[in-house]
Amino acid sequence: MIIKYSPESLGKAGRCLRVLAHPARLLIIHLLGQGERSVQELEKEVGISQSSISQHLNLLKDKDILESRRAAQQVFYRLKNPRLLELTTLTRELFCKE
Amino acid sequence: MIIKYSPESLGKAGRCLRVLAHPARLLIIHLLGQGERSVQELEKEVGISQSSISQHLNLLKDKDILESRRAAQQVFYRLKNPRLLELTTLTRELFCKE
DNA sequence: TCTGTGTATTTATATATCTATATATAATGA
DNA sequence: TCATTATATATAGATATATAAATACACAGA
Repeated sequence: MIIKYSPESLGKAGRCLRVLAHPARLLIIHLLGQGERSVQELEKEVGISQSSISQHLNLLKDKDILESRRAAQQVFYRLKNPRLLELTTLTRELFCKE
Repeated sequence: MIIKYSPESLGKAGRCLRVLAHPARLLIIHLLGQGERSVQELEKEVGISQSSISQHLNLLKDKDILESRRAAQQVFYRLKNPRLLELTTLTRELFCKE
C-alpha cells in the first residue's frame, strides 16, 4: 500500500465518499453499472426531476466518477471506473445485511 | 447477491457511507484497524478535541461500525467488523491514486 | 430562423452537519 | 465525601448540502 493517510488523501477520500453517500446517487451508479444511460432514462428510473438528476450527475462527474458523451440532444453517462461497483457492492454487503 | 436496491437499503447504505465520509472518521477507522484505542489515544493521534472525538465515535457507534468496552475510567473502541477496512482501502485505491 | 426536445445552470429556501465551548456524567483514589 | 481523570452530552453559530422552480443553453428538424 503506497497510499498514505495524509491529511490530503483523507480529505479527498472523504469528499469522494460523501458524493457517493446519497440514495439517488447510489442508484445512479448501480444503474450505470449495467451500462450507459441518458439523462432522460435516469430521470425515469430514479424517479426524480430532470433538474435533480442533472445536479447529481454533475456532482459525480466533478469527482471523476462518471463521464459522458453527447449524441444529438441526448447526453449519455457511464461509470469512468467500473471498479466503483466493487465499492457499492461492498457497502451493501457491510451495511444492508438485513 | 441477495441484497436489492430497495429505497430502504439505498437509504441505509447512504447514511452509513455518509458517516464514513469524513477525514477524522476515516482516520479513526484506519487507526482502529491496527487495534483498539482509548478515547484519549485517539484524541492525541487524530489531533482534535476530546469532545469532537467523542462525537465522531458516537456517530460511528450509532451506525454499528464501532463497539466499545470500558476499563475503569477509560473507554476503548474497536471496529465491529474488520471488513470495514476493505472499504476504506478500496476507497483510497479508487480516489487517492495520485 | 423558429420551434420543440433534452440537458444544464441559477437561485432561493429548507435542512443537515461541523466545531467549539460549556457542562454533565462515570469511575477511581485519597 | 471530595477531588481528579476520562468520557459524554448539550447548545449555538457557522458552513455545507438538498431540493424545487425558474431560466438558460444545445441541438435537430421544419
